[in-house]
Amino acid sequence: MSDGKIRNMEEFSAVSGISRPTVSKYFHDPESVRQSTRKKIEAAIEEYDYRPNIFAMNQNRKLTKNVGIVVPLLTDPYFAEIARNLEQRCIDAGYRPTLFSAHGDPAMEVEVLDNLRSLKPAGVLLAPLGRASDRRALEKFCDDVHTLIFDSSVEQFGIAFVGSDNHQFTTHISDYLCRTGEPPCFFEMKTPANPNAHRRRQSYLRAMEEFGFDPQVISIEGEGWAFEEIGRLGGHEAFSNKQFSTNTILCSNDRLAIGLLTACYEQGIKVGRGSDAAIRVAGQDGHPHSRYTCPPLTTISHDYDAVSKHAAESLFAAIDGHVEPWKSTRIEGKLIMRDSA
Amino acid sequence: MSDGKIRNMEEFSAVSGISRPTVSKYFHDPESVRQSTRKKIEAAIEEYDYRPNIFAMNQNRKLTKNVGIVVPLLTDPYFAEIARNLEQRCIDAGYRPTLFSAHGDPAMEVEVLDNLRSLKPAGVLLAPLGRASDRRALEKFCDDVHTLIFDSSVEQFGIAFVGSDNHQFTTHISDYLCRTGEPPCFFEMKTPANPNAHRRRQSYLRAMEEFGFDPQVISIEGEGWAFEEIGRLGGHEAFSNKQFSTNTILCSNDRLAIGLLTACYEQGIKVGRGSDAAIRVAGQDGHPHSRYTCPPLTTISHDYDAVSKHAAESLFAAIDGHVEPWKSTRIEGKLIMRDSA
DNA sequence: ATGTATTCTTTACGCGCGTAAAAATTTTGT
DNA sequence: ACAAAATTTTTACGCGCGTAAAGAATACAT
Repeated sequence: MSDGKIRNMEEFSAVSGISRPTVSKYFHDPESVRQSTRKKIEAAIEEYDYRPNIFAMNQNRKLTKNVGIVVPLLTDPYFAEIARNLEQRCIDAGYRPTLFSAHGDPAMEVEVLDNLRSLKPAGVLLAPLGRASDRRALEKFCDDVHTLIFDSSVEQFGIAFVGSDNHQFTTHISDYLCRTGEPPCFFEMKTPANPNAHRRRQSYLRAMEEFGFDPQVISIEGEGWAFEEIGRLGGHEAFSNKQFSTNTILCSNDRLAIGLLTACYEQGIKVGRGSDAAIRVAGQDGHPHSRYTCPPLTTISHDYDAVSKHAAESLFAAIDGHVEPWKSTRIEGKLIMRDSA
Repeated sequence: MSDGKIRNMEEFSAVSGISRPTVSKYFHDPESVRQSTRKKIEAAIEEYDYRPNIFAMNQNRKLTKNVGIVVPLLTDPYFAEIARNLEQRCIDAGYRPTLFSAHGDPAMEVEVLDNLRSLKPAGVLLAPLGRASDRRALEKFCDDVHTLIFDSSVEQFGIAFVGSDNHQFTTHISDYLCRTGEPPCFFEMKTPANPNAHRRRQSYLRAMEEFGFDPQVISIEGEGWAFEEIGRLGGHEAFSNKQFSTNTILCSNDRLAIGLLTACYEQGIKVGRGSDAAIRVAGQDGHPHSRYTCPPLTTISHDYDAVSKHAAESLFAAIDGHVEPWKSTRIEGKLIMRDSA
């Protein structure tokens, strides 16, 4: 200790006047030591700016404070935003979150899970790719690590599922559209990357039956996660083939809707709620950019706050040992009425 | 070793028939052992699926394989995309990248740097917040850790700076706009979050002087990183005040342009290159969503590939001990001509 | 076959923590 | 003041690695 630099907990223990095991106990949980002890330690932290070696800590703890957050695609602002919410909740709860993206690639998802496993996480908040996910790897991971699945459900993996209520989403916005104009056609991808799409289609069919209208589904070609481009190309084709039987189009998700709006623009089709508009377009998701389309997109938005709150709290409860049977929680969305429909 | 599960390197060493220090050497750098030895180790890895304890490894290595990637805002797809590029390059080079976002918050940026430091990173690829960054914390960090600054430059911190050539961006697109129609006004934020904006303004002024036109800068109010909303509100105000002296508007960045396009839509102002359009709008950045605006935005795009390649390679060279004087590299962008201008 | 260079093994210690259990000290309640 | 409860200290060992240095084994060149 020749230059005042604290190199390890032993040295820190000496300058703080508190025994090393107690210092260790403090860094694990400050509330586990009495206040007078805590004050001494915190004064020494202030003076010496000591921080335990995180590798040694993580190696030797039965349970680390590490939490993984895995999303299928970070360039989708929906996932970036919900990840940001989850991250903040983890930090607030005393965890150390690490963010991973599968970049739309199943092999990458497996690799992310392997890397995560080596971090001995207390838990993981995982939005899987969905249909493309390696089921076996995912199941094994969920068996080994406290894992909360969010966004799209894959069987009954993990401790619980938290996501948006796709049925309510689609029913609610279909209802809105039927009440305000012609009943909507449903615009979707034929082979969607994300299984939420199937639920939304089913819900659309059910809703239309309930409201007494004939459903029409337009399923477009396209693979992967580039939804805007798929929506644009599919929109062009659907318009050329005159596939839409009504003037109202409900899209499976906002990004597909954004692509469709581009196709409308390119074909000179006026979109909006007014009497001068040729068609109305609606989306689902409340994508952060849907406010800035032309026209601003009517959509139904995830409750980012409620989803992230519920997901994080469920995971933390499980980490704390509160064992519950597997449960699926679906949170209703909120209609955002704008100018496109 | 009662159930075939390998618990540590010692056990793995026994089953592979290779000494523990040699196994350790292999995991550090597979090329550092001879081929026959490597084959034996890899066969045992295949059979036992062993992976060294990452905490013990990182604790004891003089230089870890950890690389941090820090961006100011992950919900901006520009940063999400360039981060994805950088991440892949790190993985390909044998590093272990960890992604961090400052979420537009200077205090968070400092916290990210502190967390990063505790990971003993081999190096860090850092896109700072810019003007809002805690200069002292940043400088100290760069002194302690091999840090490559990208996107926006902050003094001569770190080993080098790699970013886009804002001068070329703005000059090039100004030139294009002047050749194809009326000379552009420059639409910017009065107090931009990101210092690239200042360079772009200066370049615009210089370009206009060079081309022999009177420059006009419209600086709008707004703080933070919600560029679309700032652009939309500022657009409304500028149109109401008739601030644009020409029919052409060059925006400081794509997201501001997206907001301005929304204001145009809301005010019924037709945008485009055609003779029926009232104004032309152009952006800068090649934002992934700029293809899906109405009309698709003419912009100048970062060379994501070249920037990430150069940044990563510079950092890896520095990690490998190739000491060079501080250097700034600016990579030219490519004009993307679409329908907005 | 011999000598040299390269690689691996053996031996030993280090890293900075977590934590168990027994003993000691401090705090709290009567 | 005393007893009980709570907290801290002391003592000791463990975790799974990295790596240095000396000696042994292997590969390559002549």
